Amino acid sequence: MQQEIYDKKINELKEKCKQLGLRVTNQRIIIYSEILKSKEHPDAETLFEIVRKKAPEISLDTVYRTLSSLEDMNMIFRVDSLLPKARYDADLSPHCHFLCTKCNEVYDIILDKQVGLDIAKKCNLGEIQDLNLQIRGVCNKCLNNKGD
Amino acid sequence: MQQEIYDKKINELKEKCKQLGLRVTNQRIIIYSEILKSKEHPDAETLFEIVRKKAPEISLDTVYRTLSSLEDMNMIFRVDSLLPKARYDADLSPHCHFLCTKCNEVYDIILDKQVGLDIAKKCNLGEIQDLNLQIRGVCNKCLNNKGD
DNA sequence: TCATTATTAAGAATTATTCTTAATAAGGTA
DNA sequence: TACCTTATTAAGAATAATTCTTAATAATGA
Repeated sequence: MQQEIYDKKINELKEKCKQLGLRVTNQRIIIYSEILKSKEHPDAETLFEIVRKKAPEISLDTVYRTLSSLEDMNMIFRVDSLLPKARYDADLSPHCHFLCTKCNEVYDIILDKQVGLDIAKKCNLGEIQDLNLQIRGVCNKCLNNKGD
Repeated sequence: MQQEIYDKKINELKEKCKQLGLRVTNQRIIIYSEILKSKEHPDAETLFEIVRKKAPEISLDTVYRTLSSLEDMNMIFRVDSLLPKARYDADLSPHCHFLCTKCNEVYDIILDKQVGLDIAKKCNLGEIQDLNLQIRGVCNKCLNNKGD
């Protein structure tokens, strides 16, 4: 991720905190920053392991609390992964996830924005907050590793 | 649900069990039958309450175990609900769920089959098992109940 | 009818997540 | 800058959903 974009995002977080009367704490910045940099759709536990290297005093509960507040602030998206742990993504552009049922990997797929909006319009659904097309299957990597 | 379709589905379950060397137990039949009849996308606990009226000796664990095996057999679909509890659907046709973030209701939406397949084809995704477009938002019912 | 073994009930155990409490620190104000 | 208010935190207990363990039961094949 480009430094420029990264800085812009971090500033956006700070601004949103101020607007909402939330405090700009180190924990919030560090946790958000790691989700931002990660391409792995990390879960809370994984994030905790990453984050504690930089801030060893941080607690797992803070990670959970922060994830929840970042989600409320609309700074991150909870990937509905069908796996036991919730996983998060800081990329809010409408996109689609491919979930491999063998290796549990979550792949991003670029989604034509219009696809979802068209459906929403057609169906008279109420107020749309976000769209998430999920495709479950077996990824190419696992298909090729049949001989394991 | 028409009796005819219902019977056909139950037979399909029995057949699949036999094919896979699984036993046709009352518990499996009763649990599947209730998901089949329900339009509520019930979770394990709810299903347990429904099912124990007909089979009081049934255990919650059996419900969980049976849901899991029905999912493996591809007889039911786990709705990825972003809610703390997993919810299930016996309707396997590609469709889409609208999740109300206020009342936690799950609405079915008819999905143009081609929409998902097109995306899958375009993206060279591996082996597709199922598609699920999720839309999160606030349903019309909740929008109208603003004055609560 | 009998033997084999998958499935079950019961409840203990586990895992992800949330809550409780006292301490800490962010941001406003004097 | 120092101080005050109160949101946030760390720590670990508590909770909720799900899974595991064990002995008993029952479905299927011989």
